[in-house]
Amino acid sequence: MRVSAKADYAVRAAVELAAADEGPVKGERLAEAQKIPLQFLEHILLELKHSGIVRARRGAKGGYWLARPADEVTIADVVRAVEGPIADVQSTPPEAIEYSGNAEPLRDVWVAVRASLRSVLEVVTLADLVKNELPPIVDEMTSQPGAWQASTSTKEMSQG
Amino acid sequence: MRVSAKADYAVRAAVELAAADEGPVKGERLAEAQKIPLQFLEHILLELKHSGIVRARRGAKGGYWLARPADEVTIADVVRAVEGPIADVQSTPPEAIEYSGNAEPLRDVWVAVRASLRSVLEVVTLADLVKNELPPIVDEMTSQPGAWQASTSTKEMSQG
DNA sequence: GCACTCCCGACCAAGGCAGTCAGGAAAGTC
DNA sequence: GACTTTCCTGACTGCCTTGGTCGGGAGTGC
Repeated sequence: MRVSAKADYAVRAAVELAAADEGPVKGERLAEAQKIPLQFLEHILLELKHSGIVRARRGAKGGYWLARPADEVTIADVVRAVEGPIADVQSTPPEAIEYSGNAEPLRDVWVAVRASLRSVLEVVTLADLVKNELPPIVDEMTSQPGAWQASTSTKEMSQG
Repeated sequence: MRVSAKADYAVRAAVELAAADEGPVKGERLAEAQKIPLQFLEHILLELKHSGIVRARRGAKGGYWLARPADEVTIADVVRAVEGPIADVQSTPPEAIEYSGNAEPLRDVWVAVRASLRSVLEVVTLADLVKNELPPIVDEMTSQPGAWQASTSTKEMSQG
């Protein structure tokens, strides 16, 4: 349930590409702009290239650019490119798990968890980030009570 | 963004405890009921005990039971007990990250991601699972288009 | 005192995470 | 065609997590 450094870096680099108006951007510039170790970033950009999110050209005047318009690339696309499936349980997709007995309804919960993740990650595009105009769902979620608190525990309820 | 075996096991064991009517349940019975390696499960139950979710007694007639009523224990509680914070980015809580430049709005996205996870995990209780009556949000999410599909990609859109 | 059950630290193999290093291969420039 | 630039790629590393297993110790009930 954690976002890896790689995924974070990947999104940040992609946003930087989305913000670049024209022409290829060097890996070095991306690394500097977002304070990412260059050599690590190159591996990440390679993965993004392999999954068709960015393109690249070598040599002088070379660099990276988005393969698609920034408003057609979602955060989910970028995260999946470097991390694989968004929400797996025990390394298998939630709908494929077979529970028995009392745990049976649990599968629906994991599916709901994945769907809720997607409802955010598949809606926010790189263009949204560049414009700083996030979709309404983000505002809805971030304005929920406790959304900015580190840990919302139900323990206090019964203990207090 | 994956649910570990430990977290999965923990929830399943907790559900089994919630389903037990009276008296302590042996670790062995929990392990059998949910097909979990006993020795591994014991470690998990110990963690659940340390975070105040279950209680235990040793010896004959010993076993584990829930410290609180099943309708006051959420899945989030159980997952946090064994996995720590629900949604961290680079091992730090999303609201604590400082982005610069174009990536700045990204923080709100991660906060929204966490909030969306919480909106499911903090609402479903062990009692809900035992009764097989999940809160409305779960139905809403699982009935969303593509919720049961392995990967909902926006790539096909532009490629097709 | 004896069986039962939880408690808990030590250990282990495999793999992931977050990089670094070294070199090769295309693309442009002169 | 040499030379620089920049991406491309595999190999390697150190550390940590995951998913367990093993063995013994300690409290509980009869």
